[in-house]
Amino acid sequence: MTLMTKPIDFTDDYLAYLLARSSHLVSEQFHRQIQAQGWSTNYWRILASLSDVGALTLTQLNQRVLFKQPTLSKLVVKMEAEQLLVRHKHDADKRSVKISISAMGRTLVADLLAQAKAHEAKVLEDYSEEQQQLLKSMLRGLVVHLQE
Amino acid sequence: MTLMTKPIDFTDDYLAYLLARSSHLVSEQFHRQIQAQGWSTNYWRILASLSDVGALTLTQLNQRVLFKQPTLSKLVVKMEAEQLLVRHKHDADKRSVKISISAMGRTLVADLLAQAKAHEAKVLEDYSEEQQQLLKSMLRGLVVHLQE
DNA sequence: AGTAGTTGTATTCGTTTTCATATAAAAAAG
DNA sequence: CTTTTTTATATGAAAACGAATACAACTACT
Repeated sequence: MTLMTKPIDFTDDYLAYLLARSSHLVSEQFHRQIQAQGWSTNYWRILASLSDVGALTLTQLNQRVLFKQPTLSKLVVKMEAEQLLVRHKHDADKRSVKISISAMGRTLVADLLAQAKAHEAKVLEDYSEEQQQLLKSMLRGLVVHLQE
Repeated sequence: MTLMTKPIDFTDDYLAYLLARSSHLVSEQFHRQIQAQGWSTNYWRILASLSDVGALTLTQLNQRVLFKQPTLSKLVVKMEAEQLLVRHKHDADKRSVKISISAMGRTLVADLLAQAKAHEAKVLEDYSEEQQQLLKSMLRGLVVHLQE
């Protein structure tokens, strides 16, 4: 199992495409797995993002889930009705809405997180621990770099 | 400029998220740039994919652009009407449609390709040549690995 | 304070996307 | 050869999306 390969044509040497393609390939199977259980991938992204933290404003959450603002705005209202999360007024700024995961949401996401980890382990099973860490580390570096 | 970073929470150590996030960040500016010129990112992806090769069937093209089949099917009809590409019957298999870029499409994509390269250079300007190659090489390896 | 500009979220409405399915052709099975 | 199954693309109805905008609250000036 080698990490090294050579480019062939434009797309093979174009970072944006390599990222889009690998992202797509990594996520696609897992998304099908989630959908087979009746959950949308948007729900998964939102809940996973909320599971890490206390409470986020809509804008903050949106920076994590990478949707368009109107999309998230609607989803979050829907998910509150389904008791997967809670929307509360932000005391300091009356415009903004703070969002936090609910108990029910936490139960669901715990299950999905376990599945996600299992899926990732399978995806990376042929990579050594060092290779896995190098890959992830480089991507984290890229993200940090691009956010300034 | 270092490539190495440490994970903090789940998403920071989850490959699918790191890929989605970095992909999003890398593409977002460039997509805005394209849209400012009146072109959709879908057109860009399709034309860039076709520019590399002679002719592809719809299915083959779809594997590159990562859309859903009905989406590409409709886009391609529209783009043929706009003379950006040509759809021809595949002789060997009468079900399939071969798609190739037109002269007008080639003119447009040449311009966009140049912009894409310039944008990528800017994104990676703080990385050494070795780091750039390592990053791309690892992503190519991942893509190959995931496609079996 | 009063005004102008900015920011955070919601909503509307036209467009795009997609699920499900249809159709037609090729391949496999019988 | 039929018949069945699989594969390639198209299409239509329904859902999702997103650009533009509205609105309300905050910030910065004067």
